[in-house]
Amino acid sequence: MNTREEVLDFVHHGAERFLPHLSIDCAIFGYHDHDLKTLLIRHHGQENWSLPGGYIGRHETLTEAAHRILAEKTQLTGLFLQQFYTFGDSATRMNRIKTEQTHNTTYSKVGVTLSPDHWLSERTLSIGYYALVDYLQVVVTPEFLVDDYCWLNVADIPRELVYDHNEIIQKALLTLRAHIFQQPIGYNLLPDKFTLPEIHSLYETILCKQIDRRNFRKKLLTLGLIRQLDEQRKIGPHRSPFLYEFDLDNYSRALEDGSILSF
Amino acid sequence: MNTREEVLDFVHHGAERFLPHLSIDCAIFGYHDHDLKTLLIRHHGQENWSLPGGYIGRHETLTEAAHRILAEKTQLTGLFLQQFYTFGDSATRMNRIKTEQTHNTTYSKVGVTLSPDHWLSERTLSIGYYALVDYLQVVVTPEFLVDDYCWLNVADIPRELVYDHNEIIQKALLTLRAHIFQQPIGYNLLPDKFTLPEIHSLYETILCKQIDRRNFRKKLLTLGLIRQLDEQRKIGPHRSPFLYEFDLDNYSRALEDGSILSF
DNA sequence: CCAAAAGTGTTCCCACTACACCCATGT
DNA sequence: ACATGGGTGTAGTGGGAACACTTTTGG
Repeated sequence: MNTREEVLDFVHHGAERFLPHLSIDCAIFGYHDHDLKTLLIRHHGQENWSLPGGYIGRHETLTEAAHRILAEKTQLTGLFLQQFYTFGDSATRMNRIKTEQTHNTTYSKVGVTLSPDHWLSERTLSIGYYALVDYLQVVVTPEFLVDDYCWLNVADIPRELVYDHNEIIQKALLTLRAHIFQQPIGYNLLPDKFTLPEIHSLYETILCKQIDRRNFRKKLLTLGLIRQLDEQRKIGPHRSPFLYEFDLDNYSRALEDGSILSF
Repeated sequence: MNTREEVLDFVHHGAERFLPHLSIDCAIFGYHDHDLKTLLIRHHGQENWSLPGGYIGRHETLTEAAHRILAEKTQLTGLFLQQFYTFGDSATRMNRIKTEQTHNTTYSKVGVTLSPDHWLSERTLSIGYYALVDYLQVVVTPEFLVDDYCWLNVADIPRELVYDHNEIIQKALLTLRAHIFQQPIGYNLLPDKFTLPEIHSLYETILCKQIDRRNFRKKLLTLGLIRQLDEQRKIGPHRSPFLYEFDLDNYSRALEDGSILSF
């Protein structure tokens, strides 16, 4: 929704195209150079940051909706995207705490006031997804109602996101840290060929702890999750690191066998 | 909904009390004596079995709704109940495959034909929960539209449940097996005091594999998850087994430390 | 030659595995 | 006495953790 007209059409006819009472919120994690960041946006007239989100089209599957929403925010397709929980408990989400006011501030940009029985004012449950991207590849193009966006280190996320978005992002992080042992998460955050220090630092960043380099390499190689290549990368005035690539076949086989990483 | 009147009221006025487009489905796992069973129901006029489910009241939280639905089916409260996934992809769930017919067969019991735009005919996403109960304690009281119910061993679940319920139950099982290593699942399926053979058999049943008795005991005691008591239980013409109880404090501490069971 | 980063091997120990015999109880 | 089920200990091993020096490279 990049123009006033699109927004107005959404407000007035969105209920015909989208399912009411349900939304999708995405915790988009971007990794780069020892930092794990999340994409936050701020809607027009709102003080607090939000997770990017959207609604589910009446004729698209849930998975399709999540990918579409992610693509609208990042312009990237085919990303790693994973559902992790559905939120329907918090007081803000129950409309027990009045949030129409802030909501209305946003839509006042297009000269609309939402009545309490407008579909956008109704109680909405949210299905949480998390995505992994290389945030240097992402070109964020804020939509019409979005005043601002930022990539924040997960440690620096403010305590006051809108609604229950703090809860959502905390659960996303926990899920990500649990999944890193069971999914080829690095595959989605690293280039096809990467160096050992790169993947090592990725794991250290996501898990917030130090991992012994030698043991790390040994384990990944022993399990056959990565393959060492003959090439090296030039990195300036230092020794050239070798390149590696993922062995996805082995990865999936290892997962089926129940082999599990741990550090 | 135990009378014709209640059902009629639900059909005609349910949309005022419940959120449309959303339901909850519960995989209710009952354990007893080496068997892991699931509660299935068959709605009036339907050939295939379903998971028990229900809708979310407009003024109750998601968690409250799940507990209420579970209590309606089992008459038990305070059970272990865990959300695990939200389903919105399958063709049946997209209304791409016509299921109104079967749906209508059910409601024909109260003389109602649902139009395609009736709220019960619309596309509905389902939030999956799984629960753990001792099925000997459960008194199933089928509702008005339920013709039949059964406890089936999870290995014997027919391949043709309604909608995507096979998918839901498979995911529930996978989640249960993953959670057994990280949650005091036995706590919800065993009496406060239990014998070692009891908890041992529970784990073997859920994980579908044999576990060495001695190693099993050693691990649970070493991690401090259970405490041996001074009491024994009389079990007829055999040696009296000792009783144990869970040490929930230690359990949560172990989880925070990241200690994890494995067998 | 120096600074910065990457490469690599060994030891130790704990935790998991495998395994079998004795004991208690009621009939 | 016996049938049934419960209780218990040890030895061996494999995988994880800890640990430091050498090599490469460009400036």
